[in-house]
Amino acid sequence: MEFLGSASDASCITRARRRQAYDDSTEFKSKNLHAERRRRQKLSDRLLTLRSLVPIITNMNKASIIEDAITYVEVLQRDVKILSDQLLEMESTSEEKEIPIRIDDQINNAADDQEMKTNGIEEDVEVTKINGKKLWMKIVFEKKRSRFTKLLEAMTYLGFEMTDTNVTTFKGAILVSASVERTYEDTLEVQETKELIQQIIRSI
Amino acid sequence: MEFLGSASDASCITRARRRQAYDDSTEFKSKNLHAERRRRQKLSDRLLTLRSLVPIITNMNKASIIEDAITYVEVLQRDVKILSDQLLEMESTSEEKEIPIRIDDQINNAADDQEMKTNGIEEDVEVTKINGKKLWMKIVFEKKRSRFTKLLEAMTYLGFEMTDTNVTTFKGAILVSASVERTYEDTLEVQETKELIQQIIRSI
DNA sequence: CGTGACACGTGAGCC
DNA sequence: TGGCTCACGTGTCAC
Repeated sequence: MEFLGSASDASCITRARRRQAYDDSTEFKSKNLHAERRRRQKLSDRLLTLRSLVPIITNMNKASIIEDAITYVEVLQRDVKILSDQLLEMESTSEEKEIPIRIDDQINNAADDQEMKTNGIEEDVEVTKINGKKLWMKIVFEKKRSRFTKLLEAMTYLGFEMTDTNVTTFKGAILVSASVERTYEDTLEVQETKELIQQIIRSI
Repeated sequence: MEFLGSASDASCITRARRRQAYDDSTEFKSKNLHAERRRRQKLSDRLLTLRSLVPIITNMNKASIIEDAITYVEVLQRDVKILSDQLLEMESTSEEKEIPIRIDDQINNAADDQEMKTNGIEEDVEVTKINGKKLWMKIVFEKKRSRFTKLLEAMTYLGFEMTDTNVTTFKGAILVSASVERTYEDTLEVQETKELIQQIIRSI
């Protein structure tokens, strides 16, 4: 009647061991045999779920599982610390930022406005093809506060990747030339990209 | 002569069990007895160090230790996700919230660190005087995500005004040259400005 | 008394 | 072959 090793494995740690046969009579000894089995299985299950949470695997050993979990917890704690530090720093700088900037912001804008009206800077967007995935572009637009930053953010958000960027400002105008390719697109059409960039510039 | 259970405990899990006495002769059986002892002790040690990393304690059980570690890892993963989401949201200057895909946030951080150390682009800051209020500067530093934007923000916040700016990126490096004057200062010292810029670059 | 948790020694599979 | 890991059953404390 020995149904031994019945529910102990069914896990990827267990390597399917069997127990040798007992005498069918006698020898049904310890009372906490089933309890011990349940305890072991519970511990193995816990170990498995812990295992499933840790992304980096070195070995399937019990000790290695715990070791990987240890290093992973340390990495996570470090990440949380770094991220919360960055967040606090950004929050504090953005709070302090508002008051002192507004003063010269108005001055700059006013000066730029006058210069813009007299000079009359005209926007220009030129796009030429380098190869199927890569384009070269030249953009001229009017210099206004943080407009170039917003352009960068918009292009990054839209999946454009800019390399060999060159930015020059001169008397109220910004000239940007760069190689550009789109991260997730196979092809990049000239006219389409040009219109997209013009749309970005008008919206910022 | 039975000095039994000699090196098995010495841990706060073990509850100081002793072993029953053997016959002093014979019965020294299995070959892997010591190896098994080492294995068990290593596993217990790992479990203890894992235990020491987890702040919330429910029980001193082995299973409970792993259980607590599991919930703690889940909490840490959730925190990392929330923090990185907030950080991304703040970086993209409000408005449209994208759904961040970042699973491998810690991998990216590690990769960035390694890349910085291996490549080792050397920073360079040169500042020369144009006149009493105006300087010319050249900055070379390693290209990292939104680092130029942060440089602009920092310099704007510190009251620097940049004109005739020229930015060029090339193979992981950024070169910035610009005329600069400080809005609220009468004079602008070369060495002081250079150190300030170096400080900005190191902090971003 | 029972229940739960633990370390122990051991046979066996794997590389 | 031997080293390593595993599940197993058991004795034994503590509550």
